[in-house]
Amino acid sequence: MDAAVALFRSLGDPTRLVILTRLADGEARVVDLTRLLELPQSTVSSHLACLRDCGLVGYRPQGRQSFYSLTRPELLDLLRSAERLLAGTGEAVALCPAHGVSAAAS
Amino acid sequence: MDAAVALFRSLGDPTRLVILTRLADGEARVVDLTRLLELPQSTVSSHLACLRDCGLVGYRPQGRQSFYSLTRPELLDLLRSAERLLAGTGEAVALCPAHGVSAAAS
DNA sequence: CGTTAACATCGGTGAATGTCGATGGATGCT
DNA sequence: AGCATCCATCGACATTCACCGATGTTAACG
Repeated sequence: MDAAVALFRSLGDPTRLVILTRLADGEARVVDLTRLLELPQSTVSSHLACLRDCGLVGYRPQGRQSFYSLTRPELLDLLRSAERLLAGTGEAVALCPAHGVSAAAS
Repeated sequence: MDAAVALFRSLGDPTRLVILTRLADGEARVVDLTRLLELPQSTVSSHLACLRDCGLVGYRPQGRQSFYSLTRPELLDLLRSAERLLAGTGEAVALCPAHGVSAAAS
């Protein structure tokens, strides 16, 4: 149960979610993710450390670069289940006023 | 994508997760959840408002009480997927130092 | 009609957490 | 050797968010 909370909490961040979906397509280096996310490298590394501690991703150091990849194929099933659920609710819905309202400054 | 973040964020709270698993077994009133969680009623109502806004639960007012229930059967599939994933990682794993360490003072 | 019970909402408070810049280490290239 | 690139970690800052008490509303009961 505590583990489930930690899992969902890890998934409940836009940066980490993008990282995971990217990794679902294959290995990636930190630099690749940095360019994809357009975020400072320290931020990306921080999130990768979180995902690593959670056991969701692993990395294979090669030279001075690290190739990250998913360790749990089941994660894809989980994401698919989430997609199915959201398809039901409709995209407009699943935004608590508490959660989605704040950063909307785009 | 934003919707997925909001969804996982809603699930990434112990109180809400307990509420949802309880509701998976059938309707429940606020008072029932309050007793189950041993939390003030205002806290429980707050979480229910969040879940309601997210479209995950609905409620059926009857008299002065409200019966809450799940609106999305797909949620059960999602939780099952999470369980399968966690069975793979082992319970010891999915605790980021950032997340699990803090509240350990039981 | 007064009282009790169930519920939602509203500020305030404190902790948790994402972001960032700076630093340091290790590797590869010229 | 010297330098540039890739990466992990640390400390500080600002925001977010869960918790709580108090208040007001509605409904059941005497």
